[in-house]
Amino acid sequence: MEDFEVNGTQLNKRITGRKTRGVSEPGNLEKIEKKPGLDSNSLTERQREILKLIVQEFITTATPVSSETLVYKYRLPVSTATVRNEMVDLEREGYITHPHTSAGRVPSDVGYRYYVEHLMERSSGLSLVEKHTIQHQFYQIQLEMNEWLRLAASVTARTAQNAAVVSSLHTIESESRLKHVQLIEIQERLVLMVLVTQQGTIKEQMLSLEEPVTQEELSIFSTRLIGQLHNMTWKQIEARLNDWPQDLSRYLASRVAETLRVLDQRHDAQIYRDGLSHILNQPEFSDIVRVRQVLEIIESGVALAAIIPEVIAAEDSGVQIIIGGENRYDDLRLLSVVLARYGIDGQTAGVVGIVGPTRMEYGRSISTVQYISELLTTMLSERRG
Amino acid sequence: MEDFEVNGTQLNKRITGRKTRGVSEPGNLEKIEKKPGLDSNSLTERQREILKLIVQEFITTATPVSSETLVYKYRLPVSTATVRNEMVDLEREGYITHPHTSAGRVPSDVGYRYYVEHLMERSSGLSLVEKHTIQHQFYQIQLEMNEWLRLAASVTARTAQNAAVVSSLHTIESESRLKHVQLIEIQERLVLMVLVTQQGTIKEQMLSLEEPVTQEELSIFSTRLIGQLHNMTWKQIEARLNDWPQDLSRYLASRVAETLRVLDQRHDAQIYRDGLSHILNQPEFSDIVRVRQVLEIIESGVALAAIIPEVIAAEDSGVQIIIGGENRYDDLRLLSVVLARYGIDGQTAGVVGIVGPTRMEYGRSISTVQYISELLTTMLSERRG
DNA sequence: TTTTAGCACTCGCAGAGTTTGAGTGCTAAA
DNA sequence: TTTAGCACTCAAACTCTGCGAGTGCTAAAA
Repeated sequence: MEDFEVNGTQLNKRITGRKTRGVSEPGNLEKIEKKPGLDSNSLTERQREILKLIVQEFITTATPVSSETLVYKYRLPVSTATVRNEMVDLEREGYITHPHTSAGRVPSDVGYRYYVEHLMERSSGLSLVEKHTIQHQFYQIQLEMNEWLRLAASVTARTAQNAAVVSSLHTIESESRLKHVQLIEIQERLVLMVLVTQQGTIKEQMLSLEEPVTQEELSIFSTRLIGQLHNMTWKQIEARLNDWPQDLSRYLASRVAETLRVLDQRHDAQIYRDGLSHILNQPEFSDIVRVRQVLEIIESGVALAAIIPEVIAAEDSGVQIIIGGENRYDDLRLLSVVLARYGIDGQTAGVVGIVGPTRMEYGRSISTVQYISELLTTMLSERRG
Repeated sequence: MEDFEVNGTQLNKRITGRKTRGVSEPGNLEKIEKKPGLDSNSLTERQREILKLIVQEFITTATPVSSETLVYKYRLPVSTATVRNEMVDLEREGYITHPHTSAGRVPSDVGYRYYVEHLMERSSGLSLVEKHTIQHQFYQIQLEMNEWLRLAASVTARTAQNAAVVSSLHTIESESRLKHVQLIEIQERLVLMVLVTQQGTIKEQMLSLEEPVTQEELSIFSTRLIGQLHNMTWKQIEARLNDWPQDLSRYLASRVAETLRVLDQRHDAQIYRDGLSHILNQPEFSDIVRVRQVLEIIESGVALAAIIPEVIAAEDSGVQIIIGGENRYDDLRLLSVVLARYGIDGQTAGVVGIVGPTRMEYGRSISTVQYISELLTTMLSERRG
């Protein structure tokens, strides 16, 4: 009962991995030698455990963690003095810091990074109930793409209790090829053109004509356009434009080409945001200046827009985590970002992300973006065959 | 040079309306009798002027206005004591208040209301340059409706330096009648249905079929559907469903009806928001608690969603202003809202609004929502014929 | 009757000083 | 190597004080 056990929160992993019998047994308490070689493993098992507890405790309480808290709350079989000694080491190695002399310890960005990579329990994802609830929300409604993304942002924010960011789809490399065109009369000289690409993207474009045209004529034009432009890219269509008769159909073909081109070159993905209020409820944002900074950053979205292409281009298709100062964009230095890609490999991709204070529940954030991105991917492929 | 002149800001209207020659001329300085009758006119000319100055001064400086400031800054030809006496009257009538004994005066909601209705100079709208810049942004890009609205929110926020709210279109009362249907094959058993109503609304809906159908067949179905359902409402279509052969076309017709119904019954307009950061830069939001309240209110949007239908249903098609505590929704009591309707009379309508502290530049806000709503209306009618 | 000078009074605010207690770091003993 | 013990540090909370902005009132002047 005086075991070196970690409980009090969701933890119950033993520090050394083997069961310790009691405080009186000296063998279990002696300092374990550093494993040489790996830099990331230059911590003793006990230091790793203490770091883990500091991070977890700080994540839940948002106040600097004292040696005493650690020992009593988690029933450590060592004294506060010993913990303090280890803390000095951890601080020297850069994993934790000190706001001031008489304060407890706070994880540094490096500390969080170590936690995320080596200490965090990855297992506990979202519960089945949560997953089901989320899925339900998506399938309940037959929405358009942008509604899905909006919903995704909202659900992500709520699930992770942080701000969420969802980018719309980028078309990747591959050039869109025309599969189908349909012209629909809206008003006398106003026509809706609907394009469908081989990749499955749908794009509407309004056209205004010089002369009124009937729906019958439009249908004929539609058929002709498909016949002649089927499976072509915008470049191929443009190359062939000059051979066309100088009439309406040529104008239409050129608009088709232009629309396809815009589709291919659209790199300014829309960003859907939600859950700003969550992030401001965190105690680190009791300072109004920070609130403003953060709000401006997320609302303007330039830094986010800069990160997204990087994530999409990344080799690693897994969840990406950027912690505080690791961020290349100054603006985001105050925050951590957890991002996952969604979409169909090699065709289109977007990003689901969570933005929050460095002190965030990384585990939950990771599970959330992972699940939501998988869900979006599934829905996309269902929709596109 | 000791004239009873009001300058120092954009004001230069004389208090009494007739030119005063100098301080020494007693006639101009005597208290003007209250105009009896109208309650809203129970203020003397001088009180009106002082109220006006208090509101304007408070709007620009955000600090309680003292009698001294008023006299010296605006060169009033009366003493501070006189102004104080008038202030006591204004306070008794409820137009201004007192944070505490040794503070200056602050307009109350009633004071703002009086200002907006009787004292504000309505003339100065947006400059031509501004208007042109705004217009340019809209016409530069061929966007879809939701992009327009997003842009509208962004532009409104920037122009009025406050948070902006734009609701998507509601369909008003009138029932949508089918003008055109087009079915487009996306994947083997996946079909995009595009509906156009007589009102000019376009609605896409994805359908998944049991059996694969070719585009040729789909085109035939499209033609048949239009032939039989042309100009009908969803109710009419549904009433006729039973007479149809029990085949694919019946399924399609039922989906057409359903989509039209959803279109008609869609009362949950999307709300586009922007410019939250502007509002938080205002000094009244240096208190973090207020910031959170406001943020939650605007982000969740329930109170706003509740107001919008009221504005759309309102008799008065002009700009509507709700000042602070006038608001029926507790959440919005801290804020003022300036709203204008846009859209085509009797068919569809949405709302452009500005949300900000009660201490906002009402004149500018009004001009902004007015201009943006007119612009949207114009663009809508251009698009729809 | 209205305006004004003058003055007492109020009250928030900012700064200085004080107290408290949480938490560390170090030392010497176990 | 661990631990008890203790001195030391420092932020945060609290009190006290003086300042000054601004009012409200009164009595005299216009």
